[in-house]
Amino acid sequence: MPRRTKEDALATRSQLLDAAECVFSEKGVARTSLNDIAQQAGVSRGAIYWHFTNKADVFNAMMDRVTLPMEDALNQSEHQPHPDYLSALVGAMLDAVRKIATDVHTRRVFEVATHKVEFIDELVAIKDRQVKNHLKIVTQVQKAMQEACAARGLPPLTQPTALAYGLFALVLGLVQNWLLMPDAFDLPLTAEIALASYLAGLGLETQTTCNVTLSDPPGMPNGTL
Amino acid sequence: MPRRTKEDALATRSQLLDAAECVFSEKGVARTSLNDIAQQAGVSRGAIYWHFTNKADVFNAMMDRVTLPMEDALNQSEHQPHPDYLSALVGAMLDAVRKIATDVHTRRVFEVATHKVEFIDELVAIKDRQVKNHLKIVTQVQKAMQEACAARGLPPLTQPTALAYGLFALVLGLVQNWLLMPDAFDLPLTAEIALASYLAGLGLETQTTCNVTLSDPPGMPNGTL
DNA sequence: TTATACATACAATCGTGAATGTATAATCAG
DNA sequence: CTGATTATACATTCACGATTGTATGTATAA
Repeated sequence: MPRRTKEDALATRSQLLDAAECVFSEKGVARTSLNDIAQQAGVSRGAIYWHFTNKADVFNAMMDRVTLPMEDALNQSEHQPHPDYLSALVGAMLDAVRKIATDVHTRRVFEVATHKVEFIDELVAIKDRQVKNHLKIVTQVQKAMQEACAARGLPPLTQPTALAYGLFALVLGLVQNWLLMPDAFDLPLTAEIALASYLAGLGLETQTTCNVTLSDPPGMPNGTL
Repeated sequence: MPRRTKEDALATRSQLLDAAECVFSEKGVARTSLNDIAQQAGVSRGAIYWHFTNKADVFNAMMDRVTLPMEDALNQSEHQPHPDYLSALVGAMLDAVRKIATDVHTRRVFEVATHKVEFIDELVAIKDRQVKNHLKIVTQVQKAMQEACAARGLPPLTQPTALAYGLFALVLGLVQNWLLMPDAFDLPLTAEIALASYLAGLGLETQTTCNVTLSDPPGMPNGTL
């Protein structure tokens, strides 16, 4: 019974992307056939070839669906003037971290992009966009930290570039590590604490929603260490 | 002309691993056939099936060849009592980072393990070992930082677990980020600076080989930002 | 009536694993 | 020391399944 209404078509498209998220995260991108995705979505393989050109196209669409909103959010924190630029940036990064830990789609997609895909050939476009985004964020972080130093009357940072890469790597590494072992620690909380400590060490305390108690909270599985 | 001497056999085995490193890093693990590896090594596919059971076995052997020595080095810094345990640990981590940036084999293998392989099915063993290693290192870092605090008469850390994960994530994230864009920054130097800053922020200055000048050195491609 | 949104059928390729072949190094009896 | 035997270190061949892209069919919304 083909030729559904246009809304039906959009629905099957998003069902296909949902299915791709699940199957990719289970079997990895390379080992999932388009038939796997079609079965999971309850349609035939022909439906995929109608909405997408091939598996790489499905992957890109799946990535775009969750990363484009996040990129927009980060860019918004840049253009939206804030009393404390650095706080806004750090806040946006922590929001992204929270979304990764909370939203099922975001988490699955990041899991796939981090450990279940090989960035080769057609998929290299995604990697290139990732590189550009990382560079942009690091640039913003460096600028924000230097502005914050000036605003607080601190001496200029001796190694702004390295320290900016360090801050970004701190977040990136925590996400990377948490995706490997999601039950080992609380990602958003750890990110808040570690980031606050990193910035405090530079004399750049920021005002985040960081309500840290004086000891490890009960949610922190200290015993696992 | 089969039946070479035993040394010849070992040579072809290591040639196969060399070839696997190259082809894996070019085409990704999933898209390389055993024939690709054999051709690159200048032997036939039968040679691979003699030395290994399948592609996963090749991959595991390739990983072991570079990761086992590094794991040993890190373990050695644990058992070898040092005047400053934290300095020894940080030194070992920086040594690993330097090796990733310097040694061609190590770099290629890390590149493959980070961006060119999907941790699925038979390859999940590698991921599990990685998780165990990460947990072990974080545990050691936490212990070392707490000991260092006590030794220097500082108050105990309020969030030791989170701060230990943060330190490890800092290094992990820098490596991860550098493998994405090797020309963007100097990995060993940035790691030294960022790590020193992170620890200094906690009052835990370590004595590494960190000879940092007061401004970004010329080797730092600041213009890329 | 026509273009859409799929389902179904088909051909062609590619990689795998096992089976088999084989020349030589290692082993060992004499 | 020497010749025969055997296990080794591969090379070659084969059968098979799994995917892919395309081509075609088709019922229905527009």
